[in-house]
Parts: sequence; structure tokens; C-alpha cells
Amino acid sequence: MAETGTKTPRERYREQVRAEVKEHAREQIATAGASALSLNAIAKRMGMSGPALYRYFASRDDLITELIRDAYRSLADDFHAAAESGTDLSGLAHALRDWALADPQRYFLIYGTPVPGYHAPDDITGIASEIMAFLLDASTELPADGPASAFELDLQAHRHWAGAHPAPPAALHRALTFWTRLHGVLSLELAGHFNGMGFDPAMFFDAELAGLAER
Amino acid sequence: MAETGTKTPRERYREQVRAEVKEHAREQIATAGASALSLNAIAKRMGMSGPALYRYFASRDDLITELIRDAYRSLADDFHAAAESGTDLSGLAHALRDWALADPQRYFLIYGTPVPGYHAPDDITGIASEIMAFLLDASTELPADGPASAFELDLQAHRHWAGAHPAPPAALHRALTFWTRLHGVLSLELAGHFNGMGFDPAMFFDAELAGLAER
DNA sequence: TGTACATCAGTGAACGCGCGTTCACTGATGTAC
DNA sequence: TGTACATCAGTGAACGCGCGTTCACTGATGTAC
Repeated sequence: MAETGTKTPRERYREQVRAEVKEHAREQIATAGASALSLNAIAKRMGMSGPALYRYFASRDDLITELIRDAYRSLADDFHAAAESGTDLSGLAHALRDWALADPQRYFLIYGTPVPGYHAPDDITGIASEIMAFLLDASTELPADGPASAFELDLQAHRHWAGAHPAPPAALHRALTFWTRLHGVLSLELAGHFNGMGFDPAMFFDAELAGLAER
Repeated sequence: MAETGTKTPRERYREQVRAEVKEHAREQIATAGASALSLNAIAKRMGMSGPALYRYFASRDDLITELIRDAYRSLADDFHAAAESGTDLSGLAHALRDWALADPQRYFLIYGTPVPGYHAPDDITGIASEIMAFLLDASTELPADGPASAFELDLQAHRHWAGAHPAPPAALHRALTFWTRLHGVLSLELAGHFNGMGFDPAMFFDAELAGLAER
């Protein structure tokens, strides 16, 4: 990332091993959930001793935080790619769904059950608002309809959020609605709560998306 | 519950201790998340030795399953109470929100990140559909509007779900939408994803609810 | 090009911990005659 | 009402395990002259 030209072989190797550790970590999380992540287990799978990993990650929490950061980063990148080929909410919605289905436990790493004590470092919340900015941009492009609702007045009154963003309250509202509605469908789908109900989750997702475009 | 009159003192005592164990379990989950639940820790807090709890619960997983069952049961009961004082979606919505806010980790026990291997026993899925039945009842009372959408045709075609329930596809759709939209707002709110955004989650919740009543 | 030194990856032993769970046992509570 | 027996709650020791993490050390890789 920084000073790409001056990478020594050792640096390359470091990055490669770090990446391999993360890959095993993701596998382990996908298989047994984030709470089952174990440095020793990862080391064993890589044919190394446990303490070796401390050359690469300061602690178990450090590794998890990196995985969370990577997850946010990955979604932000996908949104960026989607926004480049036409800025509309539909494109972002399908980018989100594809991203979520590709690795459900990664989705839950970000949007799942919070660990009561945990607070994400600042740079991660930065990426989170980067993601919201894509939604805001796409929402601003649509025309506002009708008078501002009570909630939109509330939004206008205390918008600590998106401080610099020029979006009007109706766009803020639309972005929020977009986020929560799609999360509602996606998270229940990924958690298996639609199992046995017979219908096609993709169609439901699209129906919700259509409802968003209308208003 | 069963044969209430014939309870011996020992049975009473058993139930009391079981209840106390669960209470400590709930506290522990509220404080550190469900993955941190430990039988030994609970025993210590109750001034008992660890193995003593095996008189009351067959295993740690058994205790967790009971807590999940209790959570479903509790929500179903609240829905029942709400439905008695007027069957409308708004009443159910606020019952849901109150129930969720009363104990966020209990909400996540049901609707949060799934543990990849876990499958709930049949009686629990039974309570889950009992809960959905309340939504369906309330949804059926509202008139259908406009022609059936593509998704509603899909619902009609493969409704393994709610087999005996007489709800038309439009009502099924409405119940699902109700569920996922409110879950979308609630789960992100409880997970703290609205923190620092300044707006009032309750107003946002009500705005989503209003959107549901309209259509 | 060769040697001396510094850097750094990885090991193995160890620490302390808490976990779930089993088991043989004690002691109190309830039951039957 | 009193005694003999059965039931059952709870204990303490123990098993085996895996965890995160620290530390002193070995050996390989890179760097400087």
C-alpha cells in the first residue's frame, strides 16, 4: 500500500504470511463462528507453532479487528466498483447482496450480534461512513416527494451524522431506509430464518428494493 | 405448568433453582454475549460448585437451548397480550420493540448471528411459527391493494410456510415485510450502528411502521 | 567477494487459566410401614 | 410417632483439553564494510 516500490523480500514474505493467517481465520469463522477463532488452531493448520503468529499479530483481538477492517474495506470497494458503473441504489443493493452471500459470516462480522464490550477503532468507523456516503450519493440523485415527515424534521435537526455531506433530509431518510430494509431481509435470510418457508429470498429482496425506488 | 396442584416441595425447589440459574445466565449473556456463557461461572456466582448444575441442566448447550426457547416463548406471550387489546400491526410492532429494548442480547439470541452448526429443536420452531401467526392474523385484516406482484405469485406457488393459515399471498407478503423491516431497524439500533448519527431511533422505527400501514 | 554483525522468523517449554463433564461420595429431605 | 429405607441435592477431586501469551533460544536471512 505505502511505498510499493521499496518492498523488500522480507516485507513481501511478511505480508504473504499475514494474508495466509487471515485466510485460515476466515475459514474458521465461516465454519464455527467468530467466537471460535483460535490463534493456536490457525497455527496448527498452517504447520506452525502457536507463538509464531505473534510475529504477525499482536493478539487475538488484533487479528479479529483486522478481519473486521478488511470486511468493511471489501464492502466499500465493492460499492465503489458498483458506483462506477452507474450510480443508482439498485446497483448498490445487488452489490450488497452479492457481497453478503459470498461470505455470510463476514457479513455478520460487521452487522451481526455485537460483542457488548467491543468498540471499533476510529479508522474502521471511517470506512463505515465511507460506505454510507455511497448510499447518500445514490439517494440524493432521486427527487424528493411530498412534504418532510416528522422523522425527516428530526433528521434535519440533529444531523451530527454525515456532517459534510450536502444531502437533504429526504435523502438521508432514503439512505437509512435503504440500509435497514435490505439488512432486514439479508440478515434474516443469511441466519436461515426463511428456511422451510419455500419462497425465493432473491425475489423478496428485489420486491423490497422495488418498494424503495417507488417512494 | 403441568399438574400444578401436585407440586411437591422438592419440585418447587427444583424449579426455583432452575429459574435462578437461568437468571444468572441471562445476566452473563447480557454482559459478555452468549458465547461467554459458562456453567462454572454461573455456579460460582450462586455459591455452588460447578458440577451441582448438572442436576438441573444436562449440559451447557441444553441451558442455552432453554434460554432460546424462553426467549421465543416470552415474545410469543407479549404478542398474545398485544393481540388481545386490538389486533393491529402497530400494536405488535411496539410490543416487539419494547420486548427487544428490554433485553437486547435476548433479541440477538433469537435473531442474531447464527452459530453455523446449531439447529433448534422442533418445539422451538413451533413457537417461532406461533409468532409469525400473529403477524399473519394482523396482516390479513388489512385490505389487499392492487394486483399481485411477482413475489406474491412466488409466495402463492410455494407456500410450504403457514400451511394451514388462510392468509392470501398479499397478507403473507405484508407479514414478511413487517417482520424484515422492523428487524432491520431494530437489529441495527440494538447493535449500536446508529450511534453518533444523532437521530431518534424510535422516530425512525415509527416512520418505517407508518410506511407499512400505507401500502 | 568474503567476512562480521544485525535482524528477524520460528520453536519448544512453560505459566496460569477456565472450561465442560464424570464420578464416588456425604448428608439432608422425603416416604413407607 | 418412630424407625428403616429410598431419593436426591450438592461436594470435591479429577480428567483432559485448549486457550492466550511470555520467554529464552536457534537458525536462517539480509546488511555493511
